[in-house]
Amino acid sequence: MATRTRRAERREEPLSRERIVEVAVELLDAAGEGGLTFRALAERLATGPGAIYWHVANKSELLDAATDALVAGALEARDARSPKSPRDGIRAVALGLYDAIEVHPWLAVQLATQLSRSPWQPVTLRIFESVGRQVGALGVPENSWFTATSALLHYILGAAGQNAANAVSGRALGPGSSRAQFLDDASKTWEALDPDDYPFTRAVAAQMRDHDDREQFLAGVALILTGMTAAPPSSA
Amino acid sequence: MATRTRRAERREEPLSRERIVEVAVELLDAAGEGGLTFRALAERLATGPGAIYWHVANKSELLDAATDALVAGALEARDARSPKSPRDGIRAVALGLYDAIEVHPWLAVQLATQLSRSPWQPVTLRIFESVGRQVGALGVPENSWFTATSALLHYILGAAGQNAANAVSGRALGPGSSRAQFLDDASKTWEALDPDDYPFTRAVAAQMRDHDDREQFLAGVALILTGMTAAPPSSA
DNA sequence: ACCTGAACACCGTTCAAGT
DNA sequence: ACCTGAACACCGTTCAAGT
Repeated sequence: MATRTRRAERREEPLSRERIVEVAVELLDAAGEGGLTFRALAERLATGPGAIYWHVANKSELLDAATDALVAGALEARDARSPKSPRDGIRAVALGLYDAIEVHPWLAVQLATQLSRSPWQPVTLRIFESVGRQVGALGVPENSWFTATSALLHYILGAAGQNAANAVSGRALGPGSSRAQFLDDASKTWEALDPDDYPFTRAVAAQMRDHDDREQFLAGVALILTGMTAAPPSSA
Repeated sequence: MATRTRRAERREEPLSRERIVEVAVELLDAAGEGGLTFRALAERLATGPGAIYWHVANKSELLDAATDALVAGALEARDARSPKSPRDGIRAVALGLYDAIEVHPWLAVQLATQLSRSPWQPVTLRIFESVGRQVGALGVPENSWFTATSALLHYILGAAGQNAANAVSGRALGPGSSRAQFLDDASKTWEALDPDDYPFTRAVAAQMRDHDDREQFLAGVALILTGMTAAPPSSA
């Protein structure tokens, strides 16, 4: 409520698409997809709901724009540091997405939605390109570039989504050792499962208790890299 | 509008949770998540919206129940055929989920939502167990069971989601050769991308045009199996 | 115990009207 | 060209009332 700033520096920005996306991300971060509302958006932007439709076609497009902005940001931040090796490059891209999803958990579902709505939207393509360049530099035979890059892409998105959720669950339980507590509880739940129905899950309950999300995530990446660079087995 | 059947055989089933889930799946198949509405559900079940809440806590639980039912079905169908080898077993589970997502595309997003909401829901656990048993039988060192199974799980869900979407996109364009046409169009789009921004994507445009979704999906599974069974490289 | 259906609060989207 | 805000159609959910 400043009485009047010199030139209304940023109080009365004229409502741009960028500004709308920016506030949309804030709402999504605060309360997930349910938190993004044209009315809430309008209130924060000191305008009416209808005004937003001048800059954005509908909610779906707004969600896409928010996703695109964050993914582009995550990838650029990683591309900037020219990696020492292709392996490092892949790790960097993977961790960039991992971190982005950890900060903005709604991204995981949003990416899955875009992927399944129609594959190869701009966002997916951006990630595909970013991962693929490193795959190409890795010495993988050219005729398996597409397969290898796709496999990596799917793993990264899926695993980042779950591990990020893991991290959030742990955090939600409070500060300090709650993360360990969370894993311990989950592990005990696994050990209490029916031995006939869940023998395997019971067997790895301890591994799951002791795992670190980030390490686990990178171990998966390493596993796929191994598969890509090893000679494929006899029959596929 | 039959005037009166002998004993109201199945006309007037007393509205059970199973029946509700069954109709929910029909609605989801017909029009995606937007198609599932308590009012539409009530109409199809010849009752009021409130009645449904006697059997189901809310929409989210209903969605979970529908997902659980279909995943359980897909996994049981595969478990029944005792596989010749662990590799075959993994392929069978993977394809079972692939097919389920192809028939019910909304499953992909729903699984991602469950995964990211909190990991290790019943559905995830079921898949994890199913995949993990075969991983255990594969001769993978026990201390990497958790990592290996997680990697496979994430790949399967992510890739099945995208490839199934691919299949649906192709189908939506009409019968016959439209699938090839769809891939051809997409491939041309890739070739027309900016050479500076998308060198890799342009380079694999032809591979993407010629790929078969199902083969591609299985090639990814094979790649991860290779990575699991090969000795890991020096530094991970 | 189970069902009915009106009512509540809230949503995305539209659009005539303003500047 | 861009914004306003009431209005429309629709949604999930609740709940007093019925059987």
